[in-house]
Amino acid sequence: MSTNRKDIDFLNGVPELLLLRLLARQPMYGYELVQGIRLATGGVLEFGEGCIYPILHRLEADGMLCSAREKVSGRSRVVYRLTPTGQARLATSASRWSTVVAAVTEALRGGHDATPKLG
Amino acid sequence: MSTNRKDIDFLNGVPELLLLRLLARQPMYGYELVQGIRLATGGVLEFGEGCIYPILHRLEADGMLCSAREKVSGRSRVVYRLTPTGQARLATSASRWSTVVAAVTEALRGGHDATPKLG
DNA sequence: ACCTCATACCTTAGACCGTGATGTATTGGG
DNA sequence: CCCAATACATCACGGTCTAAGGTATGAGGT
Repeated sequence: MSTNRKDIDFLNGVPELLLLRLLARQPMYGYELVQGIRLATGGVLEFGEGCIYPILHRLEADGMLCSAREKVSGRSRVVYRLTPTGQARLATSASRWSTVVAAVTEALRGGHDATPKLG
Repeated sequence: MSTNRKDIDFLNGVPELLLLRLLARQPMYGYELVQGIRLATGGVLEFGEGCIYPILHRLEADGMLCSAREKVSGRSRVVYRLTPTGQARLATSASRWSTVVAAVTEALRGGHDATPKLG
């Protein structure tokens, strides 16, 4: 009878961060990025196309990426590249990621006092 | 005209994890936990009551916590305690957190190959 | 005595994200 | 020749956090 709820996954915003990171290395196309994330995380994280494509479209609309139909090994693919704006976004996003991870890790270890003085 | 979208925060499920962790140290009540998370993360993370209270209720409904009206410094408060089930949940949740962090960190560093062999 | 703020509990509407299913088309291997 | 993988895309759905609002109590200042 427990509220059936999927396991929370700590993945909010992670797909976007990884897309920016992969595209910082080299231009890639959508389907390739879906597999690329799986490889880059050693198979730990896997996002479907229904997650990735919308993010690519939005990042492009926001000027973080630019896309072009190009011939990849003889076939037409929509290849994405990181823009300077996207590069900057990657930097701030990765920085925020580090901050959050450090804060949560610290809280899990119990370093800081967690008992507020109330009343 | 960029899609105006708030900055992603990587915080999916983090409030629940931190609540479980804080309650593993000692029984606490809702409002105290809200401030406690802020303290425990060195002010980096801050969640409103509209986030915390529903999670407490759900965790209790799922048997992770149990609550009781108790006198705290002479006043009536709803104090939450971690159940054995909640303890187990904390363990698996913290483990999942570590796994995700390791995978993303590795991907950001570029350790694994991220170019799938396609075609 | 009065008032204000912090404390304390709770609920709701809204925005946003990732999942899973579905649709379409092409191509390479068996 | 057929099927699976590749490739792009969209949608309904459920879940999470935010921001705002509502109510009540008690402590401290004036």
